[in-house]
Amino acid sequence: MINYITPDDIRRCSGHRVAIDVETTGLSWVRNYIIGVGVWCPDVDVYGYIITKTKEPSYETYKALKSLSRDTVVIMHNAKFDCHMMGISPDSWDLIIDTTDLVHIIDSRLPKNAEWVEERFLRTHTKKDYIIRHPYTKIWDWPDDDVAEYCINDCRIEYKFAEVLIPAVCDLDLWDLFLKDMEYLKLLWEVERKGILLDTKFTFDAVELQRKTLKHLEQILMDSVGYEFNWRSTQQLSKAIYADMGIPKPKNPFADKDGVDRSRFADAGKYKSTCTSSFLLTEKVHHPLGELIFAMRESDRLIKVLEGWFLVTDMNKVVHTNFNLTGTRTGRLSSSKPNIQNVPSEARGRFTQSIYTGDTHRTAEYNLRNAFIARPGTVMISTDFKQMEMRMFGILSQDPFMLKSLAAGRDIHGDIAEKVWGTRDEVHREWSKTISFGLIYGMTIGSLMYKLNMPRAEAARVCDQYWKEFPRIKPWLDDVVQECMATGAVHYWSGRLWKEEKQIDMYKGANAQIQGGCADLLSVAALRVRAWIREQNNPNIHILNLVHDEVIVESPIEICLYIARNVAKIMQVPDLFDIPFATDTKIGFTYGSLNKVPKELVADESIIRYDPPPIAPLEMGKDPEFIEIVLDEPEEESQIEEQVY
DNA sequence: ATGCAATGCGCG
DNA sequence: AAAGCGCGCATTGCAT
Repeated sequence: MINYITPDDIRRCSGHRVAIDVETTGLSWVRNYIIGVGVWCPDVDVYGYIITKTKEPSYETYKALKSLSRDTVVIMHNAKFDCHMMGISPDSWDLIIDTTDLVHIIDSRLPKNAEWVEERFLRTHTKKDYIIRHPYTKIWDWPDDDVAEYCINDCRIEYKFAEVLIPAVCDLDLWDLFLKDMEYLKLLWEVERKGILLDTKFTFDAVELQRKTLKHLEQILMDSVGYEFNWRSTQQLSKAIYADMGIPKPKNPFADKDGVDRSRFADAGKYKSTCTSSFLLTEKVHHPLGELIFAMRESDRLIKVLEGWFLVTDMNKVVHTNFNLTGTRTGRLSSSKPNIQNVPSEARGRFTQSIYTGDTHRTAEYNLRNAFIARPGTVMISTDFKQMEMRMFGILSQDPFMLKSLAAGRDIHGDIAEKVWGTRDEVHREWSKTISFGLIYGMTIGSLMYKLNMPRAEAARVCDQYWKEFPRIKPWLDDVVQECMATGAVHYWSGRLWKEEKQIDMYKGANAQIQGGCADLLSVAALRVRAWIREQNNPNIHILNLVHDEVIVESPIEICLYIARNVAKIMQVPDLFDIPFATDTKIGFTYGSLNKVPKELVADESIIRYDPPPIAPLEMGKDPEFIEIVLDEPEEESQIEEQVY
């Protein structure tokens, strides 16, 4: 169907259920722009497309979309992106339906691209048919009529996705969870839109420094080896630092001290690796160039990360990440372009495969978090949950000792060590940490002995002591697998399902319940923080970033302690679980220089004004029937500035 | 040209 | 190598 409509046709959709889809010149809402908008609205028989390549139709279309009343039910596939492209906050409407999230909630393993969803849930392949008509071309290079037809069809299938998937979500009793996700999506849109200010001078200087450093290190490596080669290639590097330097490559770096390989992979014939990871080189092989290669890879990576930020920075030197609500198996967020959740911190050299060594630091120029700065007149407040996953572990397993220790705000790992082994010295505390996290991750005895660096029998004994002192832990872990076997899924506190049919992977259910439960908790905490921030009526307070157990807020300097106290209090969500989720607060002018605020200063009740949040995201029940969605009365106007594309 | 797996490593 | 969970990104090397 090729049907060109006018902005007035869009206005007719106001107050109805309408699927909207935008066509753009690319996937970056910072750099690209809209070339057209399609709508599908059976309620008022509007099905069509508007070309918005030129200025006037673009602005008129924007105004029409913006005028859609709050009670319009807007259906989109990946709504956050379309809203960015339109320059319209998803919070302009009480209810938006993101069909990718419907898919994700039904089963987090499923792909979300519209082609696949159409094939799987509508049993048609119209979108694919349009695409294969134009091999090797981008949509923005297609003839206008073809784009129009394609876009209108996208709107049509998205509308159908909603019709099919909403009842499915309701059947699973997950409609309230979906509504929470849609509120979260609105929050994420605001966080992305606001972005984080980049210190371009720091970034530029840091690149220069790292380039010089890398050049220097490259020279050392070439001198050591005696010839030039591509050190980024693990194959070439392995040959250079083992064969050509006369250093024997380990047959199996993980063999026991007597040289006997007792691992379950001993006979698998898999020792073909290049053995060039930094961990292996320094911790196992003790290769003389281990530290050098680690430093080279670090500098090389830092350069790429810093350069990447320049590429995604807008004209105001602000970096806008993309939070993906449907990117993970467990329900966590992921972040990309740029990934703001894995920015190298001050702490350095912690090999993921070995026990944390802990005491090394990056100097300021290497601490890339220093590149992100609070806007003039403001500071960053970071509020993170203390031992968040341990807390969730304790709550889910209902272990009385753990709950008591956590509720009292004590050092849980020390407490566990003392209970199990009668001493809380560093060695036993490390054991305790290793085992506790290992359990959360579903570790086996085999890897525990490797982690604790002790023989199997001793590792088994240490583990048994742990089981004995915490009699509920093992049964809880077993119950999770049991539930998964019986129902094909485990349930989080939030209601979210983690599906798994493969028996071999069911041990991961316990971790999913903990990790994903924490993710849903963070989303609720962040939503409450946002609601409270709005009440302050101060346009200079925003949520800037979310990193799994941490919410970062930008706040005017003069009121930052007041903000910090309230955020800390709210995030503890004392009404949701047996014990509150304790928080730590840090404040600073850059992401890399946050300083811990003394507990007494944050917890000073006399200055806290804490009102219960107006939004209780998981309890706002709305009619789950798609056909008869009833919405609340329009609320007050959004405070988001109008954005024009 | 483009896609994919493997390697390596940053974060929680 | 991997062995305990969850991610994203850059590069190499090979396949199409």
